[in-house]
Amino acid sequence: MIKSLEDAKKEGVLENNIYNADCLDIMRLMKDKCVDLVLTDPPYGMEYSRHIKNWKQEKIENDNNLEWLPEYLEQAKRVLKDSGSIYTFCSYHNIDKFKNEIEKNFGLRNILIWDKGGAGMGDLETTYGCVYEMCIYANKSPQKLNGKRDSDILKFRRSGNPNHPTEKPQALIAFLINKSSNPEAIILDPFLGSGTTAVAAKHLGRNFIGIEISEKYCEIARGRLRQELLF
Amino acid sequence: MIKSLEDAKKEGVLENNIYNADCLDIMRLMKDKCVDLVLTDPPYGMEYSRHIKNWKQEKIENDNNLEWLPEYLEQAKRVLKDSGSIYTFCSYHNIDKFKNEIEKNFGLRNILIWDKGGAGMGDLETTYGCVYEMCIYANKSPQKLNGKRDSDILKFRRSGNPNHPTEKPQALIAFLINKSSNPEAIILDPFLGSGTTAVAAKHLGRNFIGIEISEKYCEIARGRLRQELLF
DNA sequence: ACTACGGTTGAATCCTGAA
DNA sequence: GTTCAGGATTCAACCGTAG
Repeated sequence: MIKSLEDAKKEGVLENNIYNADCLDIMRLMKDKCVDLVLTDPPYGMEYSRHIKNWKQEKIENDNNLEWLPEYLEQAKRVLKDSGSIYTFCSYHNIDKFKNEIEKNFGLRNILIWDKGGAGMGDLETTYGCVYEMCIYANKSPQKLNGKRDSDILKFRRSGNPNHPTEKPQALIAFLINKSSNPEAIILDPFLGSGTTAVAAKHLGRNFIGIEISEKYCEIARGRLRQELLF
Repeated sequence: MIKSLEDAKKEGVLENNIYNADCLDIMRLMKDKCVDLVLTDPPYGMEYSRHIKNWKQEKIENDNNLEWLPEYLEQAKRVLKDSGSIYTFCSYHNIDKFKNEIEKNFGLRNILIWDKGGAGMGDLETTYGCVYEMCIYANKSPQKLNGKRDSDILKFRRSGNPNHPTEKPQALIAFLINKSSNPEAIILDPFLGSGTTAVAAKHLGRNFIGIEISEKYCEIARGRLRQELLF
């Protein structure tokens, strides 16, 4: 169900809802240590716009600064259980800022490399083609990872026909959820986008709290949940 | 030939020599804009020690801080030609400090990921196995890369029986030399270690300036050059 | 099972014209 | 001059289909 900031103020922040609001406003209302896993793909702070069909362009909203980052991570620290973990996607452009802020609040365990396969567009002569994105893995104290020992380069093919310009493959999100949570866990995604984290969480028997500032993407996420999970 | 700081003071810093000295002392003696490429694998500032046979450990000397980094990069900027490039290996532990210092002096183009193949040692339960190292590619202005458009994940198998605990595969070093320099170029490696950069440079018709603080590794590098190149 | 070929795409960068 | 918005450009990797 899609809820508003007012709903959250009235009844608290409830599991398995999508909140159409600024994530800081919702996180401030959450209780201490109520979340098992934070897994999100925030705006990278690089003013990305991509061309879509018919040569139109789509901009990522509010991707022009990282002012939200310090309070975001303080709130993430507060709401995360002592046994929890946090995964944060970013690109190499701002890896230093993300790493520094995360290390103020958590112990850094790995910088994972998501190998996307093919390169994107960009400068064809003076730079190497960028085929990866980074994902910072951190927690309050070292936590056992589920399953076999995996390496820190993760190969997953890009989503075909994504609902959001930066949508991550569901298999990648599901992999991380499996590594660092157990069924019944509560997974927070404060930058839900088109809802991949919520869909993957429910598929794996976890619960989610999703926050997304764009009404359009809230509707898309709600639609994906309804379609895939009759939820 | 292995030379000393005194040699460098007397006759200047000459091509195709290994200087057994602190790299800052030698770099201060070099002329402005005399180098086409800086390619090096410096101490990562993480007090690395590896297990060697019989559970003895080998520590990398002077790998306990990054105090040398700011002046090192200022000197690198000074000695590098305007058309030159600089490649600096590092690990994710200090990627932020390396990136920040490099960006004070150069334009950052890529953070390359060297995929080593198998994981090394490390925590087996609470972290992902680390199968990569980073290499920051930067220069004063964008420079055309030679050959086809390659991606920023580089797959090269680790050297078998390395002469130095962090020795990079010669094929990897040769790849980078080919991408960013031409025959006759002068390539500076201020942390030469066992000499891979010097050997690869000579194999590819380039010239090198090698600096290494450890007398033992100077001898190993000299031996490799002599053996492989009758040099 | 394995190559060959055509179609599609990309957290980008460049260039141009307008303000 | 300078910034800004948006249309144009690019090629390696991947996919599906065919031989």
